[in-house]
Amino acid sequence: MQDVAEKAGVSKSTVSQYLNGRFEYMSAETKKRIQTAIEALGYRPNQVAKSLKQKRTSTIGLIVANILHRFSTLVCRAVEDTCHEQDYHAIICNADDNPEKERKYIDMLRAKQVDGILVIPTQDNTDLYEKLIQNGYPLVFLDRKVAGLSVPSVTLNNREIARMAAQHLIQQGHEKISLMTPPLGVSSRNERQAGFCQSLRDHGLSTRYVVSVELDQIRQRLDHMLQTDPPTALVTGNDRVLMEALPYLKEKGISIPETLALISFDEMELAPLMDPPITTIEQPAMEMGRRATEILLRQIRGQQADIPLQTVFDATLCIRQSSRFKRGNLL
Amino acid sequence: MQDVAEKAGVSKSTVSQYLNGRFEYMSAETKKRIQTAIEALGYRPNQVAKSLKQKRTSTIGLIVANILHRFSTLVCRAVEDTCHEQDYHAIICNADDNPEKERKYIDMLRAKQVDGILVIPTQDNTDLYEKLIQNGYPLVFLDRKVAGLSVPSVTLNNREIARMAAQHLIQQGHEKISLMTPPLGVSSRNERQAGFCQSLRDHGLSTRYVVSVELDQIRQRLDHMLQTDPPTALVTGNDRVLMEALPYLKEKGISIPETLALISFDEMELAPLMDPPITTIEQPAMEMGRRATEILLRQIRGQQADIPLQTVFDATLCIRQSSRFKRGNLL
DNA sequence: GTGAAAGCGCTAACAA
DNA sequence: TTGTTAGCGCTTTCAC
Repeated sequence: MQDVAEKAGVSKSTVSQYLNGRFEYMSAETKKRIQTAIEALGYRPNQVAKSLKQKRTSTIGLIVANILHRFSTLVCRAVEDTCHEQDYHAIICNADDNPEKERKYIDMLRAKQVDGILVIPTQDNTDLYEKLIQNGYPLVFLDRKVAGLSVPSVTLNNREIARMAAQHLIQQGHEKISLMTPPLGVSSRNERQAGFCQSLRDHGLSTRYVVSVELDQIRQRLDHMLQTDPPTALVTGNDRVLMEALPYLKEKGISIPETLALISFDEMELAPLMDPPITTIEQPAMEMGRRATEILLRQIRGQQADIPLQTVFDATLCIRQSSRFKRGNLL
Repeated sequence: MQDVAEKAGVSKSTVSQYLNGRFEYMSAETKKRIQTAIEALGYRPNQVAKSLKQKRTSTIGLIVANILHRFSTLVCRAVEDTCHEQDYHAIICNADDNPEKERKYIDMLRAKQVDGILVIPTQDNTDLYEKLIQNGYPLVFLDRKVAGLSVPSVTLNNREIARMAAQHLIQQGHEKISLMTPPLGVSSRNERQAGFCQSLRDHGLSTRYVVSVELDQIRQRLDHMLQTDPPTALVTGNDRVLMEALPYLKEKGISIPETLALISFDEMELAPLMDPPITTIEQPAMEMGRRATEILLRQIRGQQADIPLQTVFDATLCIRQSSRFKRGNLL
């Protein structure tokens, strides 16, 4: 920068003005000279120095559970797009639902002075989140809330959509309905399970098929269930569960939906193309990612006024003829 | 840091030593005092300042075409994992195969002083890449090469795998074989097409079904082709093409593989579960992402010695009974 | 073993 | 309109 200044015959501060577009008090003459000098020297401003001085990095951190989940992939894309539009960048981290890893990432992101953090939170770092809030650190939760914390969060109408899924199956005559989710503890899964069970109980049905299982246990749990006390309908809690269940069901030659009706949370691109097509509960992941980013950026800019504490999106039950009484013209 | 130093009764530089683990010449006494002071004050080092001083940010840039492509998703995860292991971070950018956007991203990343860039390159920023190389800027290409540039690149055996796919179909008796790829211009697609055509010609077959089409034209192109001069086999060039073709084929009631045998590049999670299962060409995306990151980090650390210019991975043809003469026991 | 001092590249009062 | 100056928070010789 000094070099540019000398070459243009002005001072560093004038160059700085130029770079920051403060041309108001600058003669066209100087402007041109600086311009020329910059090009001649191939000068490139150093954003790190700028960040140090200004105490903002134009970077946010995004912590997802695992980018390989379709939901997270969509979120990442939406967040990145939104950041790009506003000249921000996103550092993406996979915490794998591991509180330790999440904590480490948050520490690293803070050390890097990111302007804010967007996170699909685990539920075991409440103290850490609390400290962030106390420090006035911009923070937004996505997909999940954390009990007792007032952090702006963007979530889904989990209870209602789970209830709708259950009702859909009940209306079709199912009475033994299973919901398989990954281990509980995170709000979205808890809510889904609660809504689902509520609906079952409202109809006097048993909730004994509602289970939470680690991914690697899905197959054996399914196996056990189908051997001993088979449900007639299954709702998988996310795309990973589906990807475990489906190969198993196929192997065993269990026909869908005749033997087992199937509904899955999360968009799976090929789901509608399968035979039979799988009914899915689609989440507006990209809209959620975008909105969450907008809220975070607002927080960063101190526009405290228009920051909603809760933003709830609606999931959609995409019925695709996958439940047993829907074949033919019974509908 | 000053505060910590005062509280511990030492100087800033001693604190710095402490933070960087240079305990060799430090009394256990001072060490403990600094430790206590840090905790008491809740001091957190500022990585931006450190970066400014040291001229490295422990951050790399990753530019993919579109993270929504399965290949890119896998790459992102692998890159992030590898970075995390080495205390690096990745800023992820979607250039959408748009040279302008790519250029803008590269500029921004450089301004942010990222230590290196990993990119799935478009083919129209050769001058920019050249400048980076001249400046000794660590750069690695993934999935594609750029003509005339000697940049370490991690690619696939595109020619061979395309040839294998063609041969597989030919062996099954197909003579009218189509390859549909997105527009050419990027090395991987070019190579695939070249290998494919080569194989067709070697067997005296026509290459008139080998086409490059924009994604939004796929359906109509397929429609046209199937109406006028239908091939008996189709190879889709990536997951996006497949996702265009499949709904169309399903709509039209074209039976796979009886009427049209189908092979697709790129892993699609549900492909093996479809009925009939789709034969795919699987790329070791995560291994490629990991290797590319390792090469980039080596470059960053100046270990010029062990940087291979070309790293070629093998794709695998996963045959899944999707081609017509394979039903029953003809195989 | 520890401290003083210079400086990384930039911005932002305030002066001129 | 432009220049001077004082840092931002850290590392790193080199003295002591």
